[in-house]
Amino acid sequence: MTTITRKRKILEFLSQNEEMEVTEMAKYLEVSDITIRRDLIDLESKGLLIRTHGGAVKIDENIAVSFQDKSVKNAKEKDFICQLASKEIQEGDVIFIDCGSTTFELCKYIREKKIHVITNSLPVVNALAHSKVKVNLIGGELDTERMAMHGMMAVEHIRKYQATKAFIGVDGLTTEGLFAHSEKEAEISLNIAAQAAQTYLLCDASKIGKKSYLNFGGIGLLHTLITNADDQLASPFRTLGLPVLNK
Amino acid sequence: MTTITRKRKILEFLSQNEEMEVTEMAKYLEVSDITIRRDLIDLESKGLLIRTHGGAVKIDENIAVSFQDKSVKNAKEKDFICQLASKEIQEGDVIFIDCGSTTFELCKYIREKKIHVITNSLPVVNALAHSKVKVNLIGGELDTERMAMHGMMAVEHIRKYQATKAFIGVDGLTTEGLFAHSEKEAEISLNIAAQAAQTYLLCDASKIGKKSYLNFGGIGLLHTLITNADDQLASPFRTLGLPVLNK
DNA sequence: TTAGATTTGAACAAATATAAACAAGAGCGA
DNA sequence: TCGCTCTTGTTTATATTTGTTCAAATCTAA
Repeated sequence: MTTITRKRKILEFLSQNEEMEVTEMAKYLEVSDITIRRDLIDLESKGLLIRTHGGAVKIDENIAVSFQDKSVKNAKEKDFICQLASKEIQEGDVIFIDCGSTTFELCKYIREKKIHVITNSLPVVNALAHSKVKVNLIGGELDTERMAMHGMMAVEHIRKYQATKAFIGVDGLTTEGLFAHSEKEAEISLNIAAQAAQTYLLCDASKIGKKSYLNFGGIGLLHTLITNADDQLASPFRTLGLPVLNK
Repeated sequence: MTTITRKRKILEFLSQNEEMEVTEMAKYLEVSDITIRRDLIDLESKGLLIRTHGGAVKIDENIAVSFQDKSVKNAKEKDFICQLASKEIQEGDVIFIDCGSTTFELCKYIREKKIHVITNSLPVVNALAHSKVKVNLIGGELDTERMAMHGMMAVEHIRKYQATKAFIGVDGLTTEGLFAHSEKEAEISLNIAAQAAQTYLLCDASKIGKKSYLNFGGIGLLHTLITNADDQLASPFRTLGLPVLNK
């Protein structure tokens, strides 16, 4: 059987079943586990399925959007970044957490810390609601798409707080500065940064070098960049005097 | 079965049921309790459900765990009250909705109205998030028990808004006034009432005649009482000049 | 409130899955 | 045939998942 036929069979199986297991599929197609695994790596890179530990699941539009794409895709990178970030947080800190999928992942690493979190993100509030963290929510208009608070009232509210650290996200980062795809988001991020003693940018490697439509601030805004990017990718920022945490 | 499939099944179950129990789910999915618990920890960290002692509850409509038992109690009465209340709301209104199990029920009757809702209650925000209603959330400290915003900042925030109508709840109501079991709740209710042209009290019959520890205002605060109580129970309030809607 | 039952989290151990590096074999063109 | 690439499988080390045990926390009912 050719490679392509085998991959086709895997996809065919997945179109009729929710999931498949590596070992089962290996037995069925009479090849070794590693071969199936390599097929899955390839098929996943083409966006035709989602790998899991032990197998793969089909892309299901309903769940894929809310669950897979946002939370699990790039999960490793985000996890890594958030673990680094969480080490920067000490007991007693008052921290801002911006809305966004990367910053959201930070929640799971700080649930047990005795700190104060101020955020405009409802998912963050939910994630921290029954933890040891004290939560303050920024008021204002609800942006239902991001489930976050925005607008004039929100900005005004942010300005009343003073935090030790802020954790923000972006859509793109170059040596020219920070990029967002929405003005409202940028406004919140800027104000959060202004009210914190130290501002950390959480940014995975895929966003470095990427420009989005709005450049909303220079990298002078930041105190530290936390990323999974390697030293080579990080060096331009270090050269500009921005400390980079990447290991 | 792979990990992700199992988690999907849990979410699927929760989408069709209000809640789930760890031991039941473990039996059903043929894994140990601790595995389910670990799944729940993960899903909770992603904001997809909320863990409870013994299981989990779904997140979209019933975000507030503490409402679970309350909202079932007297549900019919509350429904009746909220239907009456919803008839008082016209297109273009800007309304305050207080936190509380009774006021929460109001949400389902106003989803299709083109109005503006200002609230300090997260369950209300979630219930209205993807409806025709525009939502403003009051910022401040999170009270995790009620999933509502409280505190100085919240009060300050409320004072910046001006609404046409306010819908508040209480723990007890007598001709002597309104009773709450928490100072913080009372503070919010008072301020909401002060910023609205008209204040409606939603109060089921079981609370009439009941005193709780804090009397936080006279009935002069109110413009209308909406209740399921019969005319006999309502008459003392009518005598004092308070309009009562009960049919 | 207190006592008893249940649920939970932490630490450990075992089973399983994965990645990386290397080796073997097939196919193919010169 | 040789030399090359591509695919596949093996080995080994690492990572992940799962279940067990037990102490602590939490709930419930009197």
